Amino acid sequence: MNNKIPEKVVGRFTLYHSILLEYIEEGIELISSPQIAARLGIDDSQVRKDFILLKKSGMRRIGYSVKELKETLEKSLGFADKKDAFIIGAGYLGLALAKYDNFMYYGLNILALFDNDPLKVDMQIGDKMIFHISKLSNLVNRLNVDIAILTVPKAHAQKVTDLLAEAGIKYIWNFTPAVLKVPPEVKVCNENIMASFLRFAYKDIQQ
Amino acid sequence: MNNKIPEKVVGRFTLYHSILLEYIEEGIELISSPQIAARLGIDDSQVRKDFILLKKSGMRRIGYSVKELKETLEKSLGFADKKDAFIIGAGYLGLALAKYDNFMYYGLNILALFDNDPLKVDMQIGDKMIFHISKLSNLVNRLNVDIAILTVPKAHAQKVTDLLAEAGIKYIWNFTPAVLKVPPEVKVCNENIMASFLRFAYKDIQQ
DNA sequence: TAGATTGTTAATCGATTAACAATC
DNA sequence: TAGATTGTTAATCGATTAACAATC
Repeated sequence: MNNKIPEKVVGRFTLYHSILLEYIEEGIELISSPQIAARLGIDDSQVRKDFILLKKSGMRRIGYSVKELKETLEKSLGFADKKDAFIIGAGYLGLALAKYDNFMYYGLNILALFDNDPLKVDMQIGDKMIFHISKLSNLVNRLNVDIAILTVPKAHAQKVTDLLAEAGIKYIWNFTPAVLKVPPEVKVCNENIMASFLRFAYKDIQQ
Repeated sequence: MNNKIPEKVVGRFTLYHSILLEYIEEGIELISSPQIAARLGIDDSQVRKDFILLKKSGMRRIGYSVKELKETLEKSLGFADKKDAFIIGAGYLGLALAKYDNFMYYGLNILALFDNDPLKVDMQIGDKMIFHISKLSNLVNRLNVDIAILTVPKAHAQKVTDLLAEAGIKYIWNFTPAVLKVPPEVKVCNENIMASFLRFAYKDIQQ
């Protein structure tokens, strides 16, 4: 949509958005860059610099309209464009993601889950079916899905990834700790939970 | 332990570690920086530069000993130092994290879960009890725990955070999409899942 | 007006990449 | 030896912070 916003800025955009939702709940109509910055512990000029990318002006001496800023952020982050996805693996993590309301709000539409456990197959999670993994290839094609969210045990991660690539999945959001091998046309995004913890532990948690 | 390793490098360290585990499984004893770099799609001089921080030498013309490199990484990442933590919120995500084997391996020891749902209280997840949230303050003090992993619904996040801070928790690993307000002595690390997706979507997923 | 805030440029800082001598 | 790889420095690139004129 817009011409390239750096990843780091996209990350901050979601935090700004979350703060704006709070302000709306509290009925506050104006917000300033120092207010946002203080809330996040960052520099206020960074907030304003990020906003340049939104091409949306504030009001000098006043700040920004909470409502307009929120809508501009949503447009920029592409909330409008729905993206369909499958969840692969119906363990606790898969189920947690299947029930995560926020996804729909942010434009990510989970159509179904897949698992190889006969006890789970054909169950329903909210309005989402759990299919046997053997049905994947068929459904990827029929429903034209190209995003998979991978939550299987680490030991099966590569095997299942090969299946996904073969079925025609183009984007894998990887919640397993495995470093996946994929053909060049497939993109992987690693949600490395352990790495996040270690970063946290390393930065903040002294003995 | 070591004198400050940048967050980004810690993140890469975990990826290097994961690759080394694979090499060990396959019985390969040597690995070179170009091999690691190719696997991760990064620059090989970056790999070597990161290794400078480990103060562990490789062998020119040969590469690095997989086994030694793995052990050095583990020492540097502080695997040895066990850290106790509570999970707050026994929904699917809380349960997923409670059963996440990797935590223990990386030195994070989950002692128990907390919830306010009477149906969940007193249940057991593996070897971990679910306590009523009212017992939190008591147990934080008795067991000397200062890390909480927050997986409650967004609507309750701030309220529960206030409880945690009051009980004496010093580190909150926040899996909710809320931007938490905490007193200055409490550190928060945000696991912003939606932000990760949007970064992914923004970078890679074109319409 | 006086004062607070924006918008933006310049300065600083840190991270990545390129290059290459040392070397086994 | 010849060739591949390390270790490290220098060059580049990008992100953050400082500073301040414009302005409502």
